[in-house]
Amino acid sequence: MPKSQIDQIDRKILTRLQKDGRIANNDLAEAVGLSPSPCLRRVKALEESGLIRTYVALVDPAMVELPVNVFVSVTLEKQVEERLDSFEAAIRQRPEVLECYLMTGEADYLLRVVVPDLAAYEQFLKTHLTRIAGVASIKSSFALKQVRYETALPLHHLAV
Amino acid sequence: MPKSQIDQIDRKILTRLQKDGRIANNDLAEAVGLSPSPCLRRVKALEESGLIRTYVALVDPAMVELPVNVFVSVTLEKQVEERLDSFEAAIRQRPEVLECYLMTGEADYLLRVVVPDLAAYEQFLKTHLTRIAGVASIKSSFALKQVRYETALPLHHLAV
DNA sequence: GCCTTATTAGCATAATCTGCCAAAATCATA
DNA sequence: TATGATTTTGGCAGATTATGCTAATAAGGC
Repeated sequence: MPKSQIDQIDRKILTRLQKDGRIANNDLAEAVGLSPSPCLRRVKALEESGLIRTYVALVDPAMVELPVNVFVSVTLEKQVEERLDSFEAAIRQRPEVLECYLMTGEADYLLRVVVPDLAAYEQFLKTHLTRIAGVASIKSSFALKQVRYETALPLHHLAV
Repeated sequence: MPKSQIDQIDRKILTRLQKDGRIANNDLAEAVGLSPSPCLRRVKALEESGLIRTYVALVDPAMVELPVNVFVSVTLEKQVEERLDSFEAAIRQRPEVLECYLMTGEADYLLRVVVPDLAAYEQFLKTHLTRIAGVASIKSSFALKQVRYETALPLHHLAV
């Protein structure tokens, strides 16, 4: 891979698009100090390289009645590769699981689950999580408040 | 507030925009079964109500050299309101902290921190996290792999 | 210093957005 | 069930924005 060298202008573009994914190309161009044409070319290149994965709308969780964040530590019975894959496949089916990480240390997986209320979480546990083959133990931790939620990655370390 | 009643069409719009924030209004309108004009009107209303918070570009963490996810459990010395606020203010200053939750149970806060490598995480710990006033204990858990990362909230429960 | 290559600016065309008005649908009330 | 008021919709027109093309500029190698 030729690494395609992300320069300062690309970094500015990414930082801006991570904040406002719908900024008009003209405005983006002005913000990064280019004319619209080469600016658009760079954006397209970043999209095609896969560096920009996608554009999304972010919805306010409270306003769609999803105020409850639960972090779930899951341990599997045996760490067989096959089991990991089937667990991950099962997790990917559930839309309320917004994040899932394979972890070092005690637990095998850490999930972030979003639900309308505790009843819905209980439902999720009983109907789905405990029914996944190989799940040995589950520990739930509830968030009282979402203090911060960012999707923009910090790009300072790319400065050349 | 009259609650403005989210109907099935709004739900379709939100679901679509959560997947593709840059879809053309014409295409969105067709997808949800409206003509462009009322579709755009609904989108604007959703934006102005704050239900759609913003639009962002999602960047691939690996491609910008940010492969390391760390979950950090932080306990404060005393749970004084003032301390919580100052801790949260300090956390909001750090761009590598993408998520922060006030938790029930043992730890006070759970953070998700994204860094290029372990050295950068050590730097973050020593230079920033341990220097925040009131921090009593820190426990770091490293993710081996990001199995799933979604920004789209599940909206099935809004079905009327 | 010259030539090659890559990147840029500006313009013209095409696509898209968005406000306005009449028509259709919905709803409450009698 | 009929009626009228209110809300929502569809289609059109003007304005904005995106995007491909070409020439000019800048960067890099020899």
